[in-house]
Amino acid sequence: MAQKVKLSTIAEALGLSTATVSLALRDSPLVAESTRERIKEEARVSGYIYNRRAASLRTSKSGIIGVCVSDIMNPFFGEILKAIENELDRHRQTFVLCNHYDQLSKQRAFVDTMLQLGADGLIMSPAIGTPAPDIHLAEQNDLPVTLIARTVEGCGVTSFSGDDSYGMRLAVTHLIDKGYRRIAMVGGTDLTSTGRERERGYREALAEAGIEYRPDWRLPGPRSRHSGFDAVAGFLRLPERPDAVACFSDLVALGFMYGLAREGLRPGVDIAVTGYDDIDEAAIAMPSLTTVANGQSEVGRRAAAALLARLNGAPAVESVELITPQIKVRQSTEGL
Amino acid sequence: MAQKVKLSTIAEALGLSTATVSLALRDSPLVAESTRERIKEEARVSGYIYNRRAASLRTSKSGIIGVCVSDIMNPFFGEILKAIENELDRHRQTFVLCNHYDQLSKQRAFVDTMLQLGADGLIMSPAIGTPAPDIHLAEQNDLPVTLIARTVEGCGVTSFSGDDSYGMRLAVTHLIDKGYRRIAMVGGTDLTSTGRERERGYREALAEAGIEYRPDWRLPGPRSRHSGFDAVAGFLRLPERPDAVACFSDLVALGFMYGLAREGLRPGVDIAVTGYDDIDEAAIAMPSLTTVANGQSEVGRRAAAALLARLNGAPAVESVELITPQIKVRQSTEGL
DNA sequence: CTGAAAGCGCTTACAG
DNA sequence: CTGAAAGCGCTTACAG
Repeated sequence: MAQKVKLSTIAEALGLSTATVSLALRDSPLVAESTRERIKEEARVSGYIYNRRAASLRTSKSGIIGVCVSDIMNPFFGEILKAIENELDRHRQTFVLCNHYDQLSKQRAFVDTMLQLGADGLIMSPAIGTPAPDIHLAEQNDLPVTLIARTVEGCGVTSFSGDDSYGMRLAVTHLIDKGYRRIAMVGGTDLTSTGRERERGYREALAEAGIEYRPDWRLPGPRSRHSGFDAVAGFLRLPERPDAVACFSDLVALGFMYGLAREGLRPGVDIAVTGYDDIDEAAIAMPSLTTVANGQSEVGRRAAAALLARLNGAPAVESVELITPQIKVRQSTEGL
Repeated sequence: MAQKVKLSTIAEALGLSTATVSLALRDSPLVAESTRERIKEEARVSGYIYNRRAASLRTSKSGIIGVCVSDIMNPFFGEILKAIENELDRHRQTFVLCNHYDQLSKQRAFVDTMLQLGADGLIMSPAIGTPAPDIHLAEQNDLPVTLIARTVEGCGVTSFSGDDSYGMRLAVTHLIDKGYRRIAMVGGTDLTSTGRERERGYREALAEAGIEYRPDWRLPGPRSRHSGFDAVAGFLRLPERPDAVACFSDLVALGFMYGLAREGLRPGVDIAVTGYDDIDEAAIAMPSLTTVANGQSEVGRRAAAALLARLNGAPAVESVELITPQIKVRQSTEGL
């Protein structure tokens, strides 16, 4: 690279001012058509690169949106992220992704970085234990926040998520309708709103059907494929064995089904299994997995749209927007 | 927010200059211990937020590293990304993630954004069809590039990837050792170096064993779980059916095994299957999947380290660093 | 050990 | 329709 090309390089080459060049490159109608074309051509041939830091320093808009979730590898977030990406792409916002792995320190480091870079907004699925002031900090520094999948009490902003208790009630009620009465629930933690809501749905469905809740059939914890697989050992050690399992998520359910198969039990035949999320794999798994589609892409789309509205001046509102989930019945509950 | 706190706000409050405050906050030994402490305390209580755009404009270092791969949802990249994240975290670099979905336009938009933001470096798995000049453009504008998983001829930079032809040779040779002679290969495309190399390994292993390569048993294309599942249909229509399948990746293999099971065929018993990548799921799948561990975390770690070396002045070198893969024998090839 | 001043590369009123 | 000038918030020689 010879010499860095900047606005003034172009201005000098053309005998114009940097003001005119700046306006022309951003298609201002103030600049004469012919001037604009000469400028754009010169920018092109000289290999000019727009310096966003300089512009952003001046305008205090950066065109950056931060997105932070516990783990982007989780297909559940994958679909949400794709929807967000779509929505933001259309508004020419750059989006910066980050995992917090449910570590508050990682999440804080990320929010800090976004603040320092002057990001325009933040979409996040708050890490376990996120206190409301963490979100106020961002908001008070002109960084509007929208929450997804989980919410934080007193955060003062909008969160978008599936109606988890209703969704889990759908799954468990489906099992009951199928004739199952001995229904366990595997996975999830009451440290997250998602975990609490899904467990609530499980209990409500049982209560509605007049089935007693058995604490020993509630196996909390697993939230990944691997831990779902591992949970089978504990399940098989139960003194009285359930004949159906409502899993916290599809990943847990898929891992759990692998684990059952490993022990010679046929998921969907010997033990009914339901998942939650309706990830792509659910439909092709063997057996295919009965699950709850919780509208991830709607969550992502609406969260992004809400954030964009905030950027355009809409006020912050604390509310929880629930997307209504739907059950997908497949082979894994065909048993009885 | 009352008023934005900046260096000068702190300087005024303390009766110091911005120069001193700037130095103190960055722990310069030039500033007296006691002064530094007063400054840091004032920064803390006033809620000062460091403006990286301004600093970066001045220093032309941004602390940002861009990372771009075809799809972060692919567990293959997931492990690489985790290794990169680890390495970069230790050097306090912010990393910005992006999918290009093998679309050149998306990749270009990302590289452009990184250039505009003054990113310090770029790690990417080049999209199909990436021409060398795309990489030269970045390099010529002070944006050092390191490639992962795939390479581009004439790019002038280092790429890190598994030794794909060797790895696939391991898988196919293993099948041959097990007694299989009718071995198909499913998935991958010759549009990527990865696809070409793995196919080469497949052919070489057959040749070594004196087994003729049959074009109709080479079913290219699938690179995802879903397309692996779909490939079973074509496989079952083959006039002569192979008894073993070497898949392009674990995802393809897992989808393919689901597909076989759906058709009443037992993977690992009726049809042997191998994968590639040794993703987490391979070990717990049912049957567990024989696969090739291609050292993703080493790829990620070394690619990040190489890029950091470039940031510290190391020159660009065109080379392909191959990480030696290892075979993991599991149930899916236990058949005969 | 601390300060005054210039400058990074833009954009934005304001003039003309 | 175009230009001169100020300023965004830092850092970096340079002085003292």
